[in-house]
Amino acid sequence: MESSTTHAIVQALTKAIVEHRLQPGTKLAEQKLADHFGVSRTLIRQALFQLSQNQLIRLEPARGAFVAAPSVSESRQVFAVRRMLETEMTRAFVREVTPAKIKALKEHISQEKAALTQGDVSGRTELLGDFHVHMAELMGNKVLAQMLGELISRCALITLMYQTDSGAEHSNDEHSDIVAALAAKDETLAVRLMNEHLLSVEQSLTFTRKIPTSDLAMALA
Amino acid sequence: MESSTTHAIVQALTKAIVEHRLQPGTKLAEQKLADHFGVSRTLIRQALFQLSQNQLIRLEPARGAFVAAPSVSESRQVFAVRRMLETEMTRAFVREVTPAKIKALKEHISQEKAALTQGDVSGRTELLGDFHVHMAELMGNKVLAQMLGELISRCALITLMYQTDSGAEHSNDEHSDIVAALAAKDETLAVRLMNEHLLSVEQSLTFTRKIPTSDLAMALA
DNA sequence: CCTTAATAAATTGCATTCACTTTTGTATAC
DNA sequence: GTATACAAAAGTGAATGCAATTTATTAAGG
Repeated sequence: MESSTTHAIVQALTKAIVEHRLQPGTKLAEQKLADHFGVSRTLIRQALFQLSQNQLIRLEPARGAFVAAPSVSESRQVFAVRRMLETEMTRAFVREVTPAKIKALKEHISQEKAALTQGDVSGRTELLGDFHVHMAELMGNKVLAQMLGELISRCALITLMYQTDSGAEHSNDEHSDIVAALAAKDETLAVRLMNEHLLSVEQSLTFTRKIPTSDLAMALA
Repeated sequence: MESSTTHAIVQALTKAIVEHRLQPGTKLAEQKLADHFGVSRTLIRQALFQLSQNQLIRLEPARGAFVAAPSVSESRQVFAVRRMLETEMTRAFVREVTPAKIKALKEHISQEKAALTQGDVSGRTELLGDFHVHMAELMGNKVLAQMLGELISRCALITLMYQTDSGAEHSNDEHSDIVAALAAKDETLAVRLMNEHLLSVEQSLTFTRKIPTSDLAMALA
């Protein structure tokens, strides 16, 4: 089961949503997607179902699929969970840090920097998120990595919904600081920096509805 | 989308798996399930797909669906993530604890106790897990609650795979201790107790393959 | 001109069907 | 007697078809 075709469709739609090419609230009609991808509705439905599990789209009974538009409260919850997971992940990381792992993270950070200087907007968000997933992977915990990956996809959607001024270089610098603390095996500092980093990302969001909301109820509230 | 029929099938299968009525490795043939539930394979496939996302079953391409048999390493990873999430959840809980929340948890614990004295084996595992989900719900974080719920379903499967002597009353006592610490707003103690509780559950598992493994390769290794 | 009712088009939910893969059973060659 | 090749059976992967619901369009009434 789980054909690679379905997976490809999920990837394509995920990318489109996370890159904001499909705006929150957009309706995803099955037949149109089927035509676009050259497959039957069956595969589209599988893909949509999977995306709904990842909270990137919302399925309304008999109405169809819509790109998710996370509420402010939901966004805060997602970030709260990220802070919980990642502070402890950082703590654990320090305990089993190795030069190789530090090297891998540093290489990732230079990739980020490259994307930043090139103004690669689409790859930027992805790489900044991947830093965190990469940490999880380096710990050898696949369960953690997958879970964090899903959270971070949601965050990418949230970020692009509520973020005005990206502050991407800011994030890149903070990643550097975190890795320095990890290398120094300073658990307290690393944890504090990670926490502050996530708080800073969250607080860089303007939760003051300037969103071109496609949700009517919210637009008129 | 997402019919209630599919949801009912998912619930039924989840219950059967978590209660060990369907043993790990059991093949779940689509047509047989379709006949049993009186629906077409379409709905069965949706349900199986969802269960695979929850890691309760494993889908092998062109071979079918099998009840998951989490490896020892995967089990440890699941527990590691739980500890990460739940230690921080406990920390946050103490900060915003109220008498009403303590009351709700205490009531839950008495339910557990009732199930224990009645020897309600099937409800026992569920209630012991629900304690943790209930904590998340009381914090008003739905994202956390759902995520923890999925982790705990996996734990239920793991527990029933590797657990010889349940030590269920033990868990119940530890829940009591945790709530006492929460009520006293003793953050350090509550976090320590939660950590020790999860470690104790994990260590009560006998990861020394006495499992009636339905995986031939492993059985003959 | 705006609101409301009726009708038509489009879309989803689910079952059915066909193609293809895997598995199992049987016969033949060594 | 064992192993290999082949054929039948079972099962999954994906497309299509049909019923039911929703959305869009048109017509009538105020």
